[in-house]
Amino acid sequence: MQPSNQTIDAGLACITKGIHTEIISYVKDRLPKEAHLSDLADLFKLFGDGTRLRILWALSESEMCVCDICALLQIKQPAVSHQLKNLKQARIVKNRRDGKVIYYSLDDDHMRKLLNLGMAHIQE
Amino acid sequence: MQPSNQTIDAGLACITKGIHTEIISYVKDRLPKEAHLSDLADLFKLFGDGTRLRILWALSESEMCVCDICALLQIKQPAVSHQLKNLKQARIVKNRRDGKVIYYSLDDDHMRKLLNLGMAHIQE
DNA sequence: TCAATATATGCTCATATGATAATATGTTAA
DNA sequence: TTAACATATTATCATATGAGCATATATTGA
Repeated sequence: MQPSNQTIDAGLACITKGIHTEIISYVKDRLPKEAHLSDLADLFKLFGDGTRLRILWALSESEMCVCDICALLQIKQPAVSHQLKNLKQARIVKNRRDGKVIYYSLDDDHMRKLLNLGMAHIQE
Repeated sequence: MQPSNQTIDAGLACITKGIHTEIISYVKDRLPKEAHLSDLADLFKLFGDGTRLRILWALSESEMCVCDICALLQIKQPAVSHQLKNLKQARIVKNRRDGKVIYYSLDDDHMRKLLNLGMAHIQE
């Protein structure tokens, strides 16, 4: 098995010459599984949109119905429903129905921590 | 000043009728400033891409040069440089030059915490 | 100065994604 | 059952974004 077949051909001699091979193998051993990294990226992606982030922050303060969110954040109803659907699929929010009204809330306390940790960085 | 002028016209009577006005004003008082929410979304967005997340995780384990990252993650060099530029603009990574080689590392320990907190959620 | 090397950048293309409008679904009360 | 209402869904469109190619820049050593 040729080592050169395992690397991307980017025309980089530092790879061919095997510079920093110890570092590379060190880090490789510590990288999470591919599937986990992929799931984590998907999670962060959901936090990475202004509309969803506002909704999430709002829900982290209180359970709310869809039209509460519309009124609070000045976002049209279909847009809110859309994003709530995304968040629910990822199990970040949950909902309950009470008559015609559907109430949403955070499904996981981890989310609150993530929001706060991120904000701590922003505000420093 | 008419309250009805301050809300989006989404044809939702629950807004017009003023249902949950206390909740809305409660949450409104606790929402971070618009600019902070926007910055936070931008931060999470950077974590929300597989390529960048892998790079970030790798750098959280060790300082590495560009071609180390290419070799480790099997990503072409321009793609790596592109993402490193994004991450550097956001001050998430920093770099130092040593001759022809440029070494990147995390610029902020908060990032390590965010990565770990997110992964803790994924792996549960 | 010139060649080799490591990294950065500009451009283009394909894809992903969010907003909107229109409409559908489901629930309640008359 | 019908009207009113709260929410969901579908389709469409505009925009954002990441990858890759080609090329530019910067550094070192001959």
